[in-house]
Parts: sequence; C-alpha cells; structure tokens
Amino acid sequence: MKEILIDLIKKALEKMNVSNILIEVEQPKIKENGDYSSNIALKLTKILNKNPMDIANEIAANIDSNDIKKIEIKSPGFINFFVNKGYLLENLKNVLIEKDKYGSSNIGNRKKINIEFVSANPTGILHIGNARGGAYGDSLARILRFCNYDVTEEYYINDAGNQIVNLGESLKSRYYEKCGKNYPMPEEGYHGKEIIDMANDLYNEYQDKLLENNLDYFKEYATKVLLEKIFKDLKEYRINYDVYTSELAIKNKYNLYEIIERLTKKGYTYERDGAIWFKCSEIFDNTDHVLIKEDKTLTYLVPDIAYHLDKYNRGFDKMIDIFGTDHHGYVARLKSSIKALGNDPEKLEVKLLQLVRLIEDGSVVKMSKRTGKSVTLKELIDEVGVNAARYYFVKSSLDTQMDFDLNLAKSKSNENPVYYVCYAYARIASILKEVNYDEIPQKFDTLNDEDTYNVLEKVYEFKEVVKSAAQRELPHLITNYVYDLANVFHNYYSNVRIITDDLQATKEKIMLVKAVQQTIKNALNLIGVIPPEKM
RNA sequence: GUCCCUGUAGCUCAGUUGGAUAGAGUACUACCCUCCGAAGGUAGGGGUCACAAGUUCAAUUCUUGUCAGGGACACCA
Repeated sequence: MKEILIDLIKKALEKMNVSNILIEVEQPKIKENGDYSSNIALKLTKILNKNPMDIANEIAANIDSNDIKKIEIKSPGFINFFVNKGYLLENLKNVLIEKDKYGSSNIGNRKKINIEFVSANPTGILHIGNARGGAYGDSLARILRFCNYDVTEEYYINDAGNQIVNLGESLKSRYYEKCGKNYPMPEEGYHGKEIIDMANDLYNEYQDKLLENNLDYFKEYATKVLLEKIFKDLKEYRINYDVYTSELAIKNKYNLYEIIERLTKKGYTYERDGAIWFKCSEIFDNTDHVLIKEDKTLTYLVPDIAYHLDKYNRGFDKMIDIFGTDHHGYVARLKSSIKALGNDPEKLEVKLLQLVRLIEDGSVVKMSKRTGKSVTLKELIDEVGVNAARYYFVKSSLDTQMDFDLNLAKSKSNENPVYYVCYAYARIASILKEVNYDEIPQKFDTLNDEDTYNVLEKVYEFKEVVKSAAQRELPHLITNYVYDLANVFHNYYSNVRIITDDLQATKEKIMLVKAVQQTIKNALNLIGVIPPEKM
C-alpha cells in the first residue's frame, strides 16, 4: 500500500513538473492523521518556494485512485491518506496460502553474505556473552535468508597460538594434580570447572598412564573436547553453522610469511626494535602494530589477516563480523590489512556488541574464562529455556549495555515478553482445537469492523518489518513487532468472541486468527523461538 | 590523554534513519472471568528525552561542546 501511495504522489508531482525527490510515506501514530501520511509538501517548500499547505492541496488535487477513500491536508502541510481496506483482506488470503513463507521476499536476490559470530576460543565453554552474540548473529542470518540472501554462518576456531598452549598446560597441571604429582599451572592458566572435569575424565580412563605424554597431547585433547561441548551447546541454542574455519587450517593453507611479504612489497611494513611492524596508521589506524615479534614469532593479527583474505577469496558480496566491544581497537588494524592487500574494506562490516555484565549479589563481576567466573550458556538454557534466552538477548539493540543476573533471570523468567507472545499463539491453538476450517473463502463479508482492521493491519505490517530488519540488520525489530502483534491480538480476543452461532462469521474469524498465529510463528522463527501449542 | 558505545517515566527498554499530542513492560491504584486459556483486558498517575549552543518550516533523532556511566588503547589472543 505504501508503494502504491508513493507511486500516486510521484505521478501527481510529475504533473507539477517535479521529479528527483525522495518521497516518503509513513504510518502516523494517531488514527486521526490517517492510515498513511506524507511530508512531501513540507520538503518541497524550498524547492518550489511556495506555502506547504498550497503544495499539499495541489498534490492532493492531482491524485485520484480507487484505493483512497479520503485525503486530508493538515497544518503545517501533511497529506493524510485514508485508504480502502480491501488490500488487508487480500493480504489475509496471502498469509493463509503462503503459510511459512509469509513475509519472505526477494530483496536479497541471492546476494552472498557471510556472517561470522561467537567464534569463541576453545579454552572454555560458552557463557552468556556468547549467548548474546549468538542470538544476534543467528537471528540476522535467519532474517536475511528469509529475504533470499545467500547466507553463510561461520565460526572461526582459534585452535593455535599461545592460548592453546596455556590450555594444554592447564589441563596437564590438573591431570598431574589428580595423579598426586605436581606440574605448574601457567600464570595465564585457565581455571574453569570444565578443565578439572577433563582431567578427571582422563584420570578415570587412563589413571596415571598419561604422565609421560607431551604437551601436544593435552592441547589436542582439550581443544577437541571443548569444541564438542561448544557446538553441542550451540546446537541446543538452535544455532547450526554452515562453515567452520580453523586457524590451524588457515596456517596450512596460506604461507603467512608470503602474506607479510606482499605487505612489504607495497611498502606497508618496516623494522623497529627487532620487530616487523605493519604501517596501518597510514590507512585506518592511529598507531602501527607488530606482525613479527622480536622473538620471530607471529602476532595474532597475521593469521587473522590470512583468514580475512580467505573470506574475500571465497567471493562474498558482504561479510559481517560480530565482535565484543573489547575488540573494537582491533577493527582498524584488520580493515587496514584488507585495504593494503587490495580488497575493498567496505565489504567487511564489523558489528560491535556491548558486553554483557554479570551481576552477582548486586555487584558487577568481571567474567573471565581464565578465572572461571561466568554464567555458562548451558546453565542459562537449563534455567530459563532456549525461547526465553534467545528472545531476551535479541530484544535489545547491540549498543545497549546489558546487566545479567542469573538469579533474577530465573525468578523473573515468567516476565519475559516471549511468554506474552507465546501465550497469544497458544490461545489461538486452543481455539483451533475447538473449531477449525481449512478452506479459504473467496471473499470475506463479515470482517469489516475497527477491531478486525487493527489486527489485519498489524499482520500486513509484518512484510515491511522483515524487510526493514534485513536491510538495517536489526533483529530486535522483529521482537518489537511480534510483541505488538500479540498485544493487538490479546486486545481483539477480549473484545470479540470468535466462536459464535453465526457460522459464516465464525469461519471468517477463524481465518483471521489462523493468519495471526501463522504470522507469530514466522516472526518467532526468525529469532529462533519455537512457540508451544500449549503452555 | 586518544578512540568507540551509552544517557528517554522509580526500574528495564522501544522510538518507523528529521515530523503532528514522546511510547511499551514493570511497579503502584481501581475495575473486568456464568462464556473460545485472567500467563489476558480496561482506566489512571508518573517526562526539562543528561545539559548548553548550532543547523532546520520542524530536533529525542543531525553537528559541536560540557557533564556522567561502560569499554578499548600489548612485541596477549
């Protein structure tokens, strides 16, 4: 309907010899201002050098359409449209026909998008910070797929480097401890419970036969076990990746020194204090950074440059990385390397999410895998369920700082808006158990009151919301929307009795609530929430 | 010191990329189940949109500055 109105305005403007201006149509907050409204006359005052009210009247005089019931001009120059509601009933039919596809579109046109998220180091199990990034990344992927983007969900596994050495040492130390021997815990060691569990498992299976094994054994064992745990938790959280890329594999595939050489040839490196530096301050960064350390080992940046080079080589139209804000200083370095190697840095978009702070007994606790202080994803799922967890973490924008208190979350989990939405779904399921019809009527004769239009308009809005969420990459628009939809439905439910003696009216109302239920389901699916038939 | 994010009702947060009278939840108050699920609905109070300038017909929204909170500034990853 918006498109139709924009088109009508465009044609009216052509008659007035005006073109090349962005026409916007929006839905006013209050009903008296029409179903739709445009501010075009206000925007044209300068260009036409005329009073906005006169311009608005002139535009209105040039519009004639069966879709429009009435046009009102309101000060200072808004054009308010009151439209015929036939399109809402057409849309109702579409929902019932398209079912799970309702709301989908082709705005993506098979554009290739890579979304890399969570990518937690395998040095511990996932915690609530990962739960937020996961909820965001996976929901965005679902939304983009729904709009026919060709989406790859990717996890980068940091299975090389110092942190893995520390992990191996930590496990070895715990294992020795279990065997009654002593092996020093590294200074940067990991103290999580999962490390102790692994040591116990090893001891129970092999007793003290592994004491002679080298560090590689412990490194590989710990990495393997932790990765299994990570992906098991993610699967339970309803996240399934398409691609896993490991740092070790990148190191095998690319000659990292050759990549540094390429940077050198372009004049982007230099030597200082025995180290090789990347001149990223000449590109996006404000300081330079080290590539090869004085001891000749490589910094973390180098394999990551190779990893992103690899992503570019795979031919995506766009790549999205989701990092915690604690990595924000890193972005300029990374983008500099991309540009230095001749790729378009604009294709990579880094989303920074504000870290989730853990609250315990009323004060902030620093979460850390090293100290083992955290609330794990698994705990969260077990305590509040996947639906509540995913809804909770996706409902706020990435820029919002969140404080998380597990005890509070447990006690208040019933207040989670997800239950309000699921309740609407279950209420409808309950009605359909009483009465249900499959046949979609050719036309609707009884659906013509204000309450019904409110519901139908909300259902219609879904298509716009999905597109907007995809284009702006904001999954929380879906949670906002589905909450509103549930609200409109609960309202309708308390005002209108659905099952009555009037057979025709009942049939049509059943179609209406089925459409609502379908729309709730489709919306929730985009954020990884599965509504229950019964609560 | 430099950079990023945030500041909206007592609390938790939205705010359609600059529009008309700034909205929800929660908490508080008062109503509504003889009837499809009360995990629901209706009504009420509660606001200097941190502050100050600027741009504009129009600023919670954009720009600059100030104040406050969070985070980042490694030859760690």
